[in-house]
Order: sequence, then structure tokens, then C-alpha cells
Amino acid sequence: MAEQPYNPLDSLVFLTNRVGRLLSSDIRKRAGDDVEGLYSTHMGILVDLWMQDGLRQQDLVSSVIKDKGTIARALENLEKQGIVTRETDEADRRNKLIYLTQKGRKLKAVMLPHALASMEEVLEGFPPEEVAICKKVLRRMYKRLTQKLMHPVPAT
Amino acid sequence: MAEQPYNPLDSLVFLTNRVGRLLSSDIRKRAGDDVEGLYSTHMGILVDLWMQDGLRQQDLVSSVIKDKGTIARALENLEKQGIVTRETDEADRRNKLIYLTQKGRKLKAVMLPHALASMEEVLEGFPPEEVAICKKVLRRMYKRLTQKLMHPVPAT
DNA sequence: CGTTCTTCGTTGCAAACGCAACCACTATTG
DNA sequence: CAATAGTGGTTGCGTTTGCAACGAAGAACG
Repeated sequence: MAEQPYNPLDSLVFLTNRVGRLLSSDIRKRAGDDVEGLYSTHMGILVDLWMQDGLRQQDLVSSVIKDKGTIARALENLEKQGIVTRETDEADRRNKLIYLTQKGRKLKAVMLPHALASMEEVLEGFPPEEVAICKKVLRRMYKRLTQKLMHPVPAT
Repeated sequence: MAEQPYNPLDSLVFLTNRVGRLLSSDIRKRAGDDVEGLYSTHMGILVDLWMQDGLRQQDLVSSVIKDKGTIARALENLEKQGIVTRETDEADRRNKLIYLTQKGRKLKAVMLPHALASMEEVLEGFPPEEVAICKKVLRRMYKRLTQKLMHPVPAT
């Protein structure tokens, strides 16, 4: 079999994964004590709740893309830290609705400057219109991938 | 304090992390049994070795962005599976050089079609020139972030 | 209604992870 | 060339993770 030509640097799978990890890691370093005890799963959950408070636990599972058990225990942890509360949905008692506490909402204001500072440094000197297109493409990919997750295409 | 306006969908940290995870997850599903027993850390290591065989273990630590212990044990696992070999570098006996076995190289050919199929589906209908710009921006970010990792800027 | 099927959250378990302490080897300095 | 500092890899420990089995609540069907 011929050698497969494949350069990961040309692959969006590789690039998004590595850049994502590096950015998270950079922001985490900047934040230092501000994120004491907050793991990447916790951050993922928080970001979702910052977008929309009161999500169902199941929404977080599909959004953060981790196991339900993992999310359950991460929420348990966040609840202990006083960052979120979990309430049974009385309209459908199977669901639990997750709400940020004041402390949880405050964390957003704490994290934001670190994230902005990191992005500014990394993107310095990049043509803004190219960055805009990059975001646009990623947003479209994100949308399509999450939709696919909801309605998986049966094997053909 | 005023409410912080922040939409994660505008943030490259959020987008790269989520899209990266979703793509990996999609490819993993497609690959099925082909990646039996291969975790994300393993895949990260393999991709690096596919780019350049015979890397030092330390190179993998900084590239995959995981703890040295984690990489050490992942390599131990891959070695047991007969996918890589580890040899002490006689030029500097502190280093260990990691080489793909034939089985390890073969995995590249196995994974590639899954990755390509996934990307094709996700990017269907996207303007190619926009995708190209997206990759270009990510590549630049990747380069800058890894360089920063090697030569961290002292706190100012 | 009662039975069955599905969805959502929890829990037990083994594997993987990050952190820190450690050992082996090399480089640097006097 | 001896003493010290620095780099690379391993190992122990507590925590997190994914998987699978389970239980509780609602939906669908007769």
C-alpha cells in the first residue's frame, strides 16, 4: 500500500483540538487561583450556563460532550462549591434544572478578562477579517455537528 | 457591576474546544472497532508520530499538552499493544525515542478514511476559500501558542 | 388503567488523569 | 574532576473519567 499523504496541520480535527487545548491551558495559567478547583469539565458547564441559565442536566451532557455520569458528578462538585444549584423540574420530575448561584455568575466576570487577554495576545497582528471568517466557519461547523448529534443519520 | 456581555459563540476558545471535541467524537464513532482501546491521548500521540517518527518522549508531552506521567503511561499502554516501541537514546541516555511499529503505521491508513469522511460531511457546502482561511488562522495560532509554550514570556 | 418502552439521573467499577516526589543522566561551574 | 544545577522519565496518590447497570418518572399502546 502506498504511503498515505496526510499532514495533520492541514486537518481541522487536529488544529481545533490542539489550539483549543492550548488556549484553555493558557487562560487557566493566567487565571491562576481564580480557577482553583475548577476542572475543564466544570469550565465547560459554566460557559454553557453563562449562555443560558436553568438548563436541564441532559442539555449539559450533550453540549459539553461528556458522559452523563461525569456531568452528574461535576455538578455535584460545583453544587458543593456553591457555584450552582440543582432543582427537580416539577413539570417533568425526571429532569433536573441547573441554575447559577451569585457566586457562579460572578465567576464569569472573573474569567472574562483572562480570556480576552489571552486571545488578544494570540491574535495580535492577525488580519481581523480573516479571524472573523475563521470564527464564522467554526460556528457553522459547531452548529452542524450539534444538530447531527441530536438527529444522528442512520447508517447507510 | 454591569452585566458582562460575552457570547461564547464569538470566542475562539469555546469554538475550538467544542468543535475539536465534536469532530474527534464523530471520527471515533465512525472508526468503531478500529480504535478499540485507543483513548484520545493515544490518538494525540499517534498523530504526532505520523508527522514525525522517532520523537523524544518529552516532545510528545509538550505537543499533546498532557502531564508527563500521563504520556509515560499512555506510551506504556501503546507499547503493550504493539503500536510503538521505546528506545533509550544512546546519544543522551536521559531521552527515550518513540518509534511506530508497522502496526502503528498501519493505523494511519485505517484512520484516515474516517477522518476524511467526517470532514467532508461537516464541511459540505462551505466555501472552500473560507475553510482555507480558517485553517490558516488556526495554523498561525497553533504556531504562536506552541512557541510561547517553549519560551514563556516572564510575567510583566 | 395496566403494561411496556423510553428518557433522565445516579452509582459501582476499572482505567486514565494531574500533581508532586523521586531517580537517572547530563551540563555547568569552580 | 568534584559539587551543583537542570533535564527527562517513572511512580504513588487522590481525583476524574467513561462505561454499564440500575432506578425513577413520564409516554405510548392496548
